[in-house]
Amino acid sequence: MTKNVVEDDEQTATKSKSSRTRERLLDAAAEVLSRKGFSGTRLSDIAEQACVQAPAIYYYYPSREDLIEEVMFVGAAAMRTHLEAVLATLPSGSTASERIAAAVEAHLRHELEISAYSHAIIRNANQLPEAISRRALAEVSAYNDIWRGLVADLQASGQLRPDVDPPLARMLVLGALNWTAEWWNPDRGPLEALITTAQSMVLHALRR
Amino acid sequence: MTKNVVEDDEQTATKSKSSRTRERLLDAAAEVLSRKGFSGTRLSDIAEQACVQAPAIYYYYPSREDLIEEVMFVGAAAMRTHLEAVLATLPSGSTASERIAAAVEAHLRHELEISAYSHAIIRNANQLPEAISRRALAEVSAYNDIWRGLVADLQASGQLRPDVDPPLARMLVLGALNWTAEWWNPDRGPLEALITTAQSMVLHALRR
DNA sequence: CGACGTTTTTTGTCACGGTTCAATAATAGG
DNA sequence: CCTATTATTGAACCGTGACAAAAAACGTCG
Repeated sequence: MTKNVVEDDEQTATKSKSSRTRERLLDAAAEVLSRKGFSGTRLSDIAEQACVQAPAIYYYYPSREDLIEEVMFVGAAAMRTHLEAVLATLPSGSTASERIAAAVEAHLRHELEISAYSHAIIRNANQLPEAISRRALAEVSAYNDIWRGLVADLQASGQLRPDVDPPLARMLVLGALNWTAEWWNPDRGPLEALITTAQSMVLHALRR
Repeated sequence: MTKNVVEDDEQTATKSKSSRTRERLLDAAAEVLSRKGFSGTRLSDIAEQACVQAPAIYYYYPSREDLIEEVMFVGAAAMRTHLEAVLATLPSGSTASERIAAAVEAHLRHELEISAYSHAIIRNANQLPEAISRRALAEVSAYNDIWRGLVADLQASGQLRPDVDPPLARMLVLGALNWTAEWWNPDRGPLEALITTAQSMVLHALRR
């Protein structure tokens, strides 16, 4: 086990070699998980992706399930904190519409640029054993809460069209965004074009 | 093997027992596939769901992969023919908007009422070995073509908002619809409410 | 250089799941 | 009923993949 001192205290400027390997394994697991799904993710695939032998993984993680659980949690948490960070940078006088547009961009950028983790979560969150997805689902739930607030703000400002049910609308919008992981790739043009179109469609779908 | 005579010719009024078992297995496979994903789908689960022992499956299908391939193809084809059938019932003078609204309803009803097959396709289409998904993907592609036509009609009628790119818009809409399989259930209220909201949002997202 | 802590590989065990096959049960046709 | 065909099962085979244990390699510091 790596000395805890190094973990918590002043790490040697950059990360220790050990924790870099740990991270490489996590990245590799996310990558495989996003392509093959939970049951299709084999330790040997992860090992190959990370350029180690399979049993080496056990030096860093107690089991396959622990590793995958960590991927799910880290990925979900990153998604939430990224959205929070982006919203926090908006000027305080921002309108509900502006905040929603920013959230759309944040979601798409994070999903399509850091795609392995997001993709892994999106594809697997609902078909994992409860024990593995519990912590991740809590993050996803918090993520949803943020969006719930955004839609509520739009409604409070009187701009939400009256025939859209807020919870349904929120899930439909998030669905459109989540699903981009299944089909979008850089060959379809610049990410910015997708972001612009998505923002426009979302706002027109929600507003009067 | 069942006599081919029975297969192709006048079946004994209702289906033969053999083909009913075959169908029960297909349904069971769709159900398991939709919950567990490709690699997580075990023959023993399918067998249990269909109330037979695992080896019985081999009397009807040559291998696990053949069975799953059939689920994918049948499900995808059903989705496409259902949409075509619904569109065919519309009066000939229907507007592009009316046709799109009908397509949204058709998609959601089929996905959420015949959910096992649709869910299986939606979740697995993009993470299956090419050999297994080839025929299904051809159907999915045909399904996309129909939608491409619907959006093109809207554009031709001059009603498509100029800042939405048709291919991106189509995929965003289909994403919102596909994703409902991940979250919607009857506890969230009547399906009709979802359909109405989705139709309204889609049309407002696309039209001037 | 050499001893020690860290990291990685080698080797092996074990359970699980797809598949086969021979044997048996159900069923229909004469 | 009896027999031929259809349908299903139980037992066994076999490859694979998670995991354990121990040995080897690596690096570092005295």
